Amino acid sequence: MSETNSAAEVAAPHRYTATMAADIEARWQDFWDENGTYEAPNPSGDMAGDPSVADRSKKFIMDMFPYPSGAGLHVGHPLGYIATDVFARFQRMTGHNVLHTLGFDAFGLPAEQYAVQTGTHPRVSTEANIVNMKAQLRRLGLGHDKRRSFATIDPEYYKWTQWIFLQIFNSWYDDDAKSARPIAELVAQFESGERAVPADENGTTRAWSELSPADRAEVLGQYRLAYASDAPVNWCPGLGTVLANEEVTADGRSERGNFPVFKSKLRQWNMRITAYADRLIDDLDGLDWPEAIKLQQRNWIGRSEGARVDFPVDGERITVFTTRPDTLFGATYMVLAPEHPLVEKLTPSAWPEGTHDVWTGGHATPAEAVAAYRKQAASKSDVERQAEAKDKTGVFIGAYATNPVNGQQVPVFVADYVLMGYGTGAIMAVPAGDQRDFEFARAFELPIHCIVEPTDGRGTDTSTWEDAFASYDAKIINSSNDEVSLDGLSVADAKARITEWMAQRGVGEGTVNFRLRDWLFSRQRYWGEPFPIVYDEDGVAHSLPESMLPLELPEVEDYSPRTFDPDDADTSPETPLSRNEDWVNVQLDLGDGVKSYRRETNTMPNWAGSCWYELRYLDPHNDEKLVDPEIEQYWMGPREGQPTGGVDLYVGGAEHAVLHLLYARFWSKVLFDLGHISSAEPFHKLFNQGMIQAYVYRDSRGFPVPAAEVEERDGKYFFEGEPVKRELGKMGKSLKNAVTPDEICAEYGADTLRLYEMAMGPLDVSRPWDTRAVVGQFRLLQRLWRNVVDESTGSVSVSEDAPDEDSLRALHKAIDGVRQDLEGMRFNTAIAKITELNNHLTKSGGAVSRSVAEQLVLLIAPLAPHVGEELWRKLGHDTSVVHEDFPVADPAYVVDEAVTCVVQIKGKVKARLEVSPSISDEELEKVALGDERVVAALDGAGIRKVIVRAPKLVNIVPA
RNA sequence: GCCGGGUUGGUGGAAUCGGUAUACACACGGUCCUCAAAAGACCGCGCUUCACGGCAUGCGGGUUCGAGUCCCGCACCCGGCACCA
Repeated sequence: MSETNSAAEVAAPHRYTATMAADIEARWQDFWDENGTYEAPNPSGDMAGDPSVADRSKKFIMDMFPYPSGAGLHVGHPLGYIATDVFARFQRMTGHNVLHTLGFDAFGLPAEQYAVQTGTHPRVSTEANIVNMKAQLRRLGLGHDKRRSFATIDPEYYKWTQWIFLQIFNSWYDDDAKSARPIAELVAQFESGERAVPADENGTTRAWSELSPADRAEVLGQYRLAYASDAPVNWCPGLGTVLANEEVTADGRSERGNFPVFKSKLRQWNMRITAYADRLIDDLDGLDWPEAIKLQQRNWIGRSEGARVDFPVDGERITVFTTRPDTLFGATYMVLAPEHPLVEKLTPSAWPEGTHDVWTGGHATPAEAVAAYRKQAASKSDVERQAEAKDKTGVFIGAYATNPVNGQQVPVFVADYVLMGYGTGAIMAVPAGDQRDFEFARAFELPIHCIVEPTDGRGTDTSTWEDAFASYDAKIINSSNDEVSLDGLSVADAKARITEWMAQRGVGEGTVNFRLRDWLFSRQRYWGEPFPIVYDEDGVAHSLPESMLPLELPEVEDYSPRTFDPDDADTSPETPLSRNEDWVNVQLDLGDGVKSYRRETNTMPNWAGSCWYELRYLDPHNDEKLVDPEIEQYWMGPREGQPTGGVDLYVGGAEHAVLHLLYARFWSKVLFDLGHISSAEPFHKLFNQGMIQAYVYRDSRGFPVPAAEVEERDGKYFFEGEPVKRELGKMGKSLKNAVTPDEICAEYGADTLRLYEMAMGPLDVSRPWDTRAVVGQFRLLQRLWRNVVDESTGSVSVSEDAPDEDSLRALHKAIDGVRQDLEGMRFNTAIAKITELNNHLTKSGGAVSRSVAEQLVLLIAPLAPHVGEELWRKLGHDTSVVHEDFPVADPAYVVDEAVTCVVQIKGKVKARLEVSPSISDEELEKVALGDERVVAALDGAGIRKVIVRAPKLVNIVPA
């Protein structure tokens, strides 16, 4: 304990000090735990409670749950937790049954890498970290229902993660019903012939009954919502695992670790999230989310409307996707992605007569040219491909396709500016209307046909153009054949007409294309949920029955991942679980006798556990069901104002915009379709809190120096006498600027920390931490304490007399404002209003009236719960303040007795008048025009106009 | 390049509907208490001017009786996407 406090204690033994705060806080935290103060009753089951509370309207208030990292918390981490806690407390005091708790997302790369670094088993280190983090969080006085907390690594929890995986594995998406359905219903359709069995690789079709079990599994794999497939995936040798697209940065590196990522063809598990692309976009409309996040999801899913068009070539056909079918008449060549499967089939043995030299790349035959180009393209990493994006490269494959709208022969190229992963991996090139096609056409001396009339005066002679004319706001020209003409039409009308024509002729159709890819769901890690999948001797995947769940992670000698030289693409992943032959090879009876099986040795990605955890908070001990339907309906069900249902408030960082938030929405929709839950959306309202930033001080070499030891002199900064540079950055150990909640709690107490974090500014904006400024909120609590408690005796000092008129007005204005601010999550201004009221009471001198003091304590209780409880108790109440009613303002006292009216001349304030709030416009105008300062300022000038907004404003416009 | 968000005192920020710009807090300066210091209490605090006043919400225009707020243009900062057909 610091000297300052001990000295102060002598002067005023009952002053609110850090020592006293520590004592009060520890006492109330124990009280809350012992009395289950924050336990929210369910309507039924093992957590059923007081029915009068369970009948209240519910509020489910949630944080994005943390990774229990070994580094512990700094003051930035609990910002959101404090905000949801304040909001939850306010909702509890306004008549709601509030579910508020916190679990731990403990599987995944960070936990495992920490475990690898420290040499201990991930479970041991993770559980120790959870214990540590729980202690740090408990110190903050968060009102969590602790019965509902869990970690994703608990076998009782991941049993249900595995169960959901099997639900997804054992279902398919029915495009007609726009819903997931059990896979057995698809099998029934194949058996009855209601649905045709798709043709195999060789194009032959057989009846379901003629297929072998392996063939059937292959067919079903094309439909299952979770499926294994051989496809190019993101392979990261540096991490030793494959990654989802969402985990790879724009420059082709891993989001974690920043290692290069390569495309490699591997058999991996995927989730068919693309089946839900439409619903994932459409349902955003009903959500109360920041528009920026909705936009990011829409962009990530990337819905584009356009058309598929077939270009015949040598008995085959190239199908392209285009968003601009209106420009088909301007298609002068085609491009296939280097990996496109038709490239080999279409490449002839020799160059056609008269092939342009620049098209051949100097090769003797098309096959040679194509092979060389493909090899060169494949060796490029994504990073190189990005860097060279400006230079258009490619090679002619020696074949011509027919443009279906005008019969023209157009050359077919391969070029890496067309990506196999988007659309059909093939494009029609319209150089007049697309900048990329324009650059390629110029490089390869291809014709450029003007099919949109330029509106910028450049004219229709494309040989003079410097770039493509890509406007949507122009008329189509030079676009007609014997049956259809687009000339003179707008882009939109031309699209509609040509799409209709193509559909009639059977050469193309309108379609919607998505940027979203299926979600790569397997990782080569130890520290994740094992897949509840085994393979029989034919390699057919079987799901384990529910009775065999959870499939627990085996204890292994070596759980560390096999990593490789980060730049070595010629490596392939090795799963830690595959090293354990005893576990991998099993004898099981899956319904047709005991047989030998091999277990799947991949594990699920760290996102799996966070895809459904909101549901487990509802019914955390249910061993029979994912969640009891009645309980789920109560907390998550759709209702007025929230037709899709979901969590009432979800607070977390914006970095999860397209990862966790997209995956969790997808799982919710599958579980909803299959009838397990009543809400198709997990999170109705989302709020992104800003970051707490911190100053980083760097020495002359650029290394961070300990921020706490930097001295400021005349706006310059020095460390050990040497000048250092200050910049604003993140808070963290490596930047030597971390401030822990523990040290702030020790110095001032948790209530001060809570108030400071909430008072710093609006919750959604980032702002710098300033330890020096924390004392301001400590002083607020000290003054509040002094307004209620005698510092020398410790007894309550409030007066039993009725409050004076002034204090009543100050109180009710504060109540009115604080209520609205807390409802709107404007915690900073709520604190300002409480401070104002408290300052008013301090300044008016004499004892504060009991009724005012009590309401003030109730106002601050959600923000500073320990002081709230302690003062409430001192004021003679024997109940917890947590469930008291939040004060309600009396409108009679919210209005001032007299208000200040400003008198402006041409918008400039010239005089202020004290007037009655009920003054009429006419009366006010008269008073204003008679005021001597106004008369003086007008200086005899006539009056042209007077605007009166009683009672606040008069504006005079002189002639 | 495209999309989204931002720029208010020395500092964090307030002004929710176009109507008193700078609430609340930090820092700073002063006074009281004290042998002294700390803590605490009280006062001051956008810039400029002796003062009357004038000027200030990134910059330049506009609409309006009146603009931090609405419109047009520009600069800078932060975030997202990016050869997506």
